[in-house]
Amino acid sequence: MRLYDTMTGEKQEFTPSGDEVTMYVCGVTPYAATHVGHALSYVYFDVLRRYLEHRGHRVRHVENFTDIDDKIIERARAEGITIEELTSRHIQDYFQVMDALNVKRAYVYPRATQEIPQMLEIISTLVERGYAYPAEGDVYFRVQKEPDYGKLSHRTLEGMVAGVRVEGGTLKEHPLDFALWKRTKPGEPSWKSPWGEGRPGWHIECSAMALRYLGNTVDIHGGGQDLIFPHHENEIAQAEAYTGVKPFVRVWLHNGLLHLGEEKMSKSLGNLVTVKDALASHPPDALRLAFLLSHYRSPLTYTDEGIVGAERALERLVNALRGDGEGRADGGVDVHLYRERFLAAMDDDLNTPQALASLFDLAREINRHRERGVAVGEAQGALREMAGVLGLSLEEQARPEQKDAYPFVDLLVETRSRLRADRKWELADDLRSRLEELGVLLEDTPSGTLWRFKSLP
RNA sequence: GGCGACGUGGCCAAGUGGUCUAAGGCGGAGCUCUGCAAAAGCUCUAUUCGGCGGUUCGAAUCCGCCCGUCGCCUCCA
Repeated sequence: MRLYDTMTGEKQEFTPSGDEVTMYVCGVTPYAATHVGHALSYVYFDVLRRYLEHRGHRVRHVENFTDIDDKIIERARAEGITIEELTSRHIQDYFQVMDALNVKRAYVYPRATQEIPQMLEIISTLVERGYAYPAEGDVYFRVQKEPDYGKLSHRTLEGMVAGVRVEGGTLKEHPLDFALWKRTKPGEPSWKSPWGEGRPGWHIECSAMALRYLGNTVDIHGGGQDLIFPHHENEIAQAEAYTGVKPFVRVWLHNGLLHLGEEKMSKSLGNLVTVKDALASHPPDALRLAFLLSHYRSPLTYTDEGIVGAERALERLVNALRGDGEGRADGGVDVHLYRERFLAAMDDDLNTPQALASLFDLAREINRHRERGVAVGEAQGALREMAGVLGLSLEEQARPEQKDAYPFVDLLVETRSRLRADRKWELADDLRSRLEELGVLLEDTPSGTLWRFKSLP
């Protein structure tokens, strides 16, 4: 398949270097609730993983938690709790909503605070080799020592110095040098190091974890576009300087950012919608579909209308799977055609909008054939399978509390069927509209009345 | 200021030199089916791709300029 690599700026043929695909995805800094921007990113990488697996690859997928940084310390202090309490709460939230969104779990979720020895080992080596220097308990990476610094984000040191804010009283040799290790401040969590008590800088944990769990060269490394600089640029510098192996990463993948209004959604701007809130009013499949309806590299604006539109679109797919699929064997759907279109789209830099277009066309074809009494079981199976590659369950998703109402709704529907049999249309129609007001949709079909819960507003 | 991305129908969104008078979704209109609805199906809903020039036999797709929006350069998926 072809993937767009941020480093080269073009799509290139991707083949794993070994038996399995190694994939590192930058995880969250767990100091606030998981928001829908995170959801978008992890859904896309989940689809990539599912697709690679669908293509027969094993995927060794690692995702970190950066559970120590300024914001975490700040927030924990503000809330009067320990950083462990804060981060474990948000990590729990993260898993809960990602599970709800049907995002497959990674094989490992290393946490920065548990990888300190690896980081110290890297930092020490960098210092020994002259790639880093200690300064009053801090350790900085010497960007001028790395000639290709800026290769990922396509910047030059000169170009960046122009726009950089020069901090007063800095210990840095160069304004773009970045901290690998920060000396401790009173009241902050810290670890012992050759340079005194301190804690890791922001970028080092990802290099350390990727190298430890995936080796010196990782097939795929991904994250949001906002991580390209400085985070990923710095990861490359550290990792390549430490291992001497280039490239650290074979393909860099970055998803477009989710906007709310005119700006990107972010924790620091505070303009966010949490995944929990989104899932309170929309089914997980709808959220997922809303993301996949746009290409992963494009920015997308989060709107309620957008999700509602996806919800309707989802119903189309779900409805196409109704029935037992049986019928005349002749003149069935040419499933092969749709599979080919799906694969071709996915092979082309994970073009999910186009892949979905083939699924919608397939759904229409299924409905058309089914209406004529032709067997559509195979086509339905294919639709379900391809949707599964996109992580869409296509199940009617009732909430647990709704399940309790099943027998009662069944009873009402049955009663209404009797009224209809007696041609008591007025009563039957009234019952139907009253049920709709309560969130239950009825459909009378030749084979009986179907009902389902309306997804909540 | 530097670097980068983007601007396609009412809305969302693919397409990046000819098969494009432009996929798909949502919305809207009409029809079919239905006791009525719903679902589904059919038909219609951009001769046009921010604007202006240029390259080419041919451009939404390449080049230049302009206008507009966004991102990164500070924490961020």
